[in-house]
Amino acid sequence: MGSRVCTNDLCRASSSQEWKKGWPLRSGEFANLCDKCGSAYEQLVFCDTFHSKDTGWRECITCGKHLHCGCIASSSLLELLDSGGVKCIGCTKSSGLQPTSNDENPKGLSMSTANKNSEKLLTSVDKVDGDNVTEMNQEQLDSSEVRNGLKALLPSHNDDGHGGQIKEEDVLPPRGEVGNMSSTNFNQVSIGPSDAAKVAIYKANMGIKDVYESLAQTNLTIALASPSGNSNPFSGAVVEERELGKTISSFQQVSRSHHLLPKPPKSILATGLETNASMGPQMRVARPPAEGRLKNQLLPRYWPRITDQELQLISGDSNSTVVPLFEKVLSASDAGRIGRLVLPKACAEAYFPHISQPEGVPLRIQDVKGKEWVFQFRFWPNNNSRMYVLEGVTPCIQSMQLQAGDTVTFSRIDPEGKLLMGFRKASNAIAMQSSAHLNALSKPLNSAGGDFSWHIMEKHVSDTKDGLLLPSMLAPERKRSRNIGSKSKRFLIDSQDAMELKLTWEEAQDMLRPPLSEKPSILTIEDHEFEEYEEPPVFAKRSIFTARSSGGQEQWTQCDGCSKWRKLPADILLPPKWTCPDNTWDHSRCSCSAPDELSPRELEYLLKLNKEFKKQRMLMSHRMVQEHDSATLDALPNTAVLGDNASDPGGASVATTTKHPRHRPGCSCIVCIQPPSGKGKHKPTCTCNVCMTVKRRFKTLMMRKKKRQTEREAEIAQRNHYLWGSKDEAEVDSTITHHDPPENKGILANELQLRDQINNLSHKTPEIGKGGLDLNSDPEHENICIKGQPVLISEQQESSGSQSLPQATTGESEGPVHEDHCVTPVVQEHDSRDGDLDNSRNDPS
DNA sequence: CTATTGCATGGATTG
DNA sequence: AATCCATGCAATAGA
Repeated sequence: MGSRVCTNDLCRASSSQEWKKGWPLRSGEFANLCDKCGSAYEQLVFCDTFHSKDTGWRECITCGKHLHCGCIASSSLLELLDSGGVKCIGCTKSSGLQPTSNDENPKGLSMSTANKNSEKLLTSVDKVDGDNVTEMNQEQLDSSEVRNGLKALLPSHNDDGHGGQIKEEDVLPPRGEVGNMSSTNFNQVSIGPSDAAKVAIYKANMGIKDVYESLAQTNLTIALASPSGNSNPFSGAVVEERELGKTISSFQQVSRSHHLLPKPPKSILATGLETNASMGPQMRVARPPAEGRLKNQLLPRYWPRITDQELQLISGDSNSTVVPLFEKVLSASDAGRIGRLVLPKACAEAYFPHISQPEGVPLRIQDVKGKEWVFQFRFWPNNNSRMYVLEGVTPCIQSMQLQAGDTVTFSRIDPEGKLLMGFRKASNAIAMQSSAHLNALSKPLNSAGGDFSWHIMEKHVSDTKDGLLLPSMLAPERKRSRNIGSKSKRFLIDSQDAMELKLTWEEAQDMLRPPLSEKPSILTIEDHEFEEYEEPPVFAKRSIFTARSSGGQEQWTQCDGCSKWRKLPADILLPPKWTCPDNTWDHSRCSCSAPDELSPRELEYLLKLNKEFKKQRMLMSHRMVQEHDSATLDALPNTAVLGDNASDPGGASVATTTKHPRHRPGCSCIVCIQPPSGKGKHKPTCTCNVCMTVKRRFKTLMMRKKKRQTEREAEIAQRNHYLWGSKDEAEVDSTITHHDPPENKGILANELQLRDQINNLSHKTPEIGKGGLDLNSDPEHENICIKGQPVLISEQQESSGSQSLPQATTGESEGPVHEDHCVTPVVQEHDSRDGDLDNSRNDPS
């Protein structure tokens, strides 16, 4: 044991005091006990700088005081980490500065796995002698488990002349990427090198399987040597030095520079923390590349975001190690027919062979299916610089069915050094946040894996199954970006965001209300009357509309102060912020102290129904979009080939290029340039390939459409209605209705009425609405059917004459809480804030 | 006429 | 300000 000083004011045990392991503080973490006073000190995060003394930060469990790091004079330079533990600010800073020396040291050790070519490791502990590893760490290293892990990770660790020393190689990534770290990385790496016990804690907390034990140990090993005292999840990132031995990870530099940042943006940090807390094993994370290039820093956007599982799948059971190198989101140019994939300069220079001639060299790259492609790796002189491209990628891109926005990943299989190309479809992207949330809810299955090369067991790449090779299929994925503009990155948005935005817009239509105290002027344009307001529409607070047997309608909304649900008249417009005192309609509940009108169960049911409704609505919306697409596509053959017999003249006028599969705006192919009217080069009788294809496709679409319609009818016919009771109204049943194409209305109405009658007789099936069916509901709004008296509730309380269909919440057995009450969630919701009610927005359905 | 190639341009990003 | 890189486009090659 090294010298330690008990900071217990009443103790002051000298450094000679023997310290012993105490009891677990948390799962798997042991306190150190002072022999003299018995004080227990929780080992927290060590600061970055290790000295010959055990100078890690500790916090006294009893008094909360912190032992200060030996490298600084005062514990005032202590930063409490949100994720727990403390960080020595001073050390962090010094650590951030120190590594420069290593940059110049080609012998700097890099983290590696089985890469024979690589010198071994580790992270950002100061350059120290063997003894310089803190005693605590040494102690940790002494454990066979840790040692084994270390050995496994660094087979030649002791043979490289470093005698087990841990050399520094700062691999701190930008903090901004914290949120992209996998839980594993974050948890096991970020906890810092200082704390072996924490690994156990996190392992326990994160539910890491035993199967990952060794990897966890590996991480531990990394952690032991990685910069400590830093919550940065990348601190354990592995940097594998290139074979040339001349390069130091550029990421070190990246990380260093960022490391010096006083503090990450809160949001980012929060993301990281959130990630830390909740991310599952397959969180798509940005891994600082395993290798770097001197002086050049690889932008985090190119960091490979590959999950451990994916890596494992890629490498199979082979003894090979898959080293994720980088990835790139395909631009339109990349995915276009030109067949040139622009490579990020830094990546190209770091990971691909050095080329001195613009012609470059052929490069063999194996795809995830095991197929080997040969691309021309070359560059163009550009602005006194170079622009690297991979030429001839079209076949490969096509075989992977990639398009702009998708991502190609490049990895290397060591020790063979073979390049591996993977891909990830943008369509599979899932928002990080969502994933994190999901993972927070689901049991985390952690895979180990840090930012280092993954050592994997026997199997060959080519053995992996295609499906499994789709990285994005495997795990919740980090958000991918895609270009929605032609060029400007300013318009880069996440596909998920795009979806969300779209949905939000759609939902916004329900949320927007005419401005209060505003009377519209009526404007007539082409015989259509429009209400024109001087003021922009306003957002209303979200509410859920219900109806009761009496025929009255009401809306339920939640107080922004106390979160209690209050019943309000249906016809009022709520401000975005609404609290109980605003409840002028019910004086008994105009205070937050008034009890909730809904029992938890009622509320739960209401929300559930509402959620269901939103889901259905989303589904309908998607179907409508699909049908619109179909109609649009239909329009082409309808007009161009089959003449003007198209049933939907309106929809037939927009055969846009974007609707054509695999073609993009601007595409000049014969199909895409064809005028929407169909009066282009092709006559209705034309039998060229294009026209035949279009005809065939049209047929298929029509068949699908018909099938869908049939299915929907069948599905709807099977739906049940839910009843929901109210406290103050007896024997009221309602059912959610929802919208469906008019052609279904009659049939379904009959079916449902019949069903309702049957259910009325039974009085035992609360999930089935007894009420009649509203045939006059606005498809854009939710309807409520009240027993025997369909009631429509829409935003404007109008009967638009449009069709509606009973909305079946699935036949779950949850009956009404009160049979004498009938409220049904309505389509309408105002306010897009998050919460349960919003969950369905992201529902894939 | 179309496809390919090589370079130039300029918006985006970074330091 | 420097650099990157997505894309446009002219020149060239090929069908």
